[in-house]
Amino acid sequence: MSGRISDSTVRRLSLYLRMLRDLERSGVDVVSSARLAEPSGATSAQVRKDLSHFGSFGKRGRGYSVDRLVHALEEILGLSHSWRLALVGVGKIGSALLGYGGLAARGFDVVAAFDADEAKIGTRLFGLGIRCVSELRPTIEGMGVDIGVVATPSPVAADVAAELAGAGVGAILNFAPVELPDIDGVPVRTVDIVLELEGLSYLLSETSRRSASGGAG
Amino acid sequence: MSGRISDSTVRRLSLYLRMLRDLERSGVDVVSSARLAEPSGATSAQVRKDLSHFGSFGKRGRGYSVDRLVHALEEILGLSHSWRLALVGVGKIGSALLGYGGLAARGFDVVAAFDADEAKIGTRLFGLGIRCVSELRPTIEGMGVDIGVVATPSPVAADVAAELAGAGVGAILNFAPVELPDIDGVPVRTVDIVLELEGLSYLLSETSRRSASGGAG
DNA sequence: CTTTGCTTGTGAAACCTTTCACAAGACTGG
DNA sequence: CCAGTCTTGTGAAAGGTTTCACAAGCAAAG
Repeated sequence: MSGRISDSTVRRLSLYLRMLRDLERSGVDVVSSARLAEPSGATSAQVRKDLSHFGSFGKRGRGYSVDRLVHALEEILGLSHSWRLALVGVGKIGSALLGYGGLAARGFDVVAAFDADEAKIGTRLFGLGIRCVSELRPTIEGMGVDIGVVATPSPVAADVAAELAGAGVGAILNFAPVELPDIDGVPVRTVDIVLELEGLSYLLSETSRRSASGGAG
Repeated sequence: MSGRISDSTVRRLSLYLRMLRDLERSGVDVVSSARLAEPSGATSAQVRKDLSHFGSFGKRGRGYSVDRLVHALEEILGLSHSWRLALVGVGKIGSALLGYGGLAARGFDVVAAFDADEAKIGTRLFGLGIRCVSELRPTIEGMGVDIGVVATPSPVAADVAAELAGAGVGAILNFAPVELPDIDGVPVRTVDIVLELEGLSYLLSETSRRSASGGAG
């Protein structure tokens, strides 16, 4: 058991946990792999295989104890305590994030926010003071930030990410539409809306190509 | 050549196109697969394999003509014309999207915006009038919308998606943290920030588990 | 206690994606 | 025209993920 766990598996674990919490709220005690699989579009075998990487959580003939599995997944995913986030770039996306209460509710606390715009520095947004990016490193080192969030314009995103990595954050979430390299072993996840839209654009064109019959050339 | 193209391939095609446009702007005429691969972290073989699904675009010994490949990829990805988007939910994320000029610049035009909040309906935001969700279906059918964007609270996301699919949109981009089923063959892409953060949380916990040496559980 | 029905955990098989490695071809310089 | 250098396009191999299929085990009913 355990080894290198794929991104897709971790992703699904999050989805299972989400469903389990719903079930918990509904007062359900026990759930089968088949039922757990439903919302994520996975199969029951996949649920069992995913979980088997971390141990044995179910009872044959019965299923999984909701409470117990919630607890186990929280432990596995590192969600049994909260994480400290630093936000760089308080533009449209950055402030949308700050204002989204869902993050704090799920254990992701934004504890510092930075921007390069003189007009924003010193003001408060959703209860958080905006600091100058030049203070980034010392502030983050002093606060023990776990995750850096890059919500800057593309051209400076790579520099900001490097600075965050240098300041000791353990991971980076990037909203700029540029591919950032893993710096110093600090993992980066990029949320790229344009990429998603272009993916949909491909699918849309494909269906029209398909229906227009395959013209040669 | 051509068949079922994987999501990861399409994703990389977008990244190649991005780099090609940069090169075009810098006045570069020809590029090798190795150079194209760099920013996306792919290998040169992967670039060539990805492209080979759609045809033969390079010259042996030379590389790819930047102009020609930009054109080909735009065609493949369906980016040679623009797409019409309808936005449902003008909260924090919705308005951040509306205000983000990058979308229109890349051929994704938001042509209608809807909300359920009486206070917002009838107002204008970034030049677009906000309509009531009850008008969603007729408006979308009349306008020929290609892509529906769901930026509503989670509980109503599935209903909104179904309505969009029923109104004839060809694809859906979902920002609500719920997994939406493909309705009626309409493809859905979900941008789920919480999922991304939980993925990073897993990686963070894993490294600390790893460094804390594997205690036998 | 035994039978019946159900669900897990897991090797093996199937499937899909990525990497390797090299022949085929294109351009350069002499 | 020919030799040399470079890079593509692509079968084959390797590597990874998902699905299959079934023994092992638990609970409930009789």
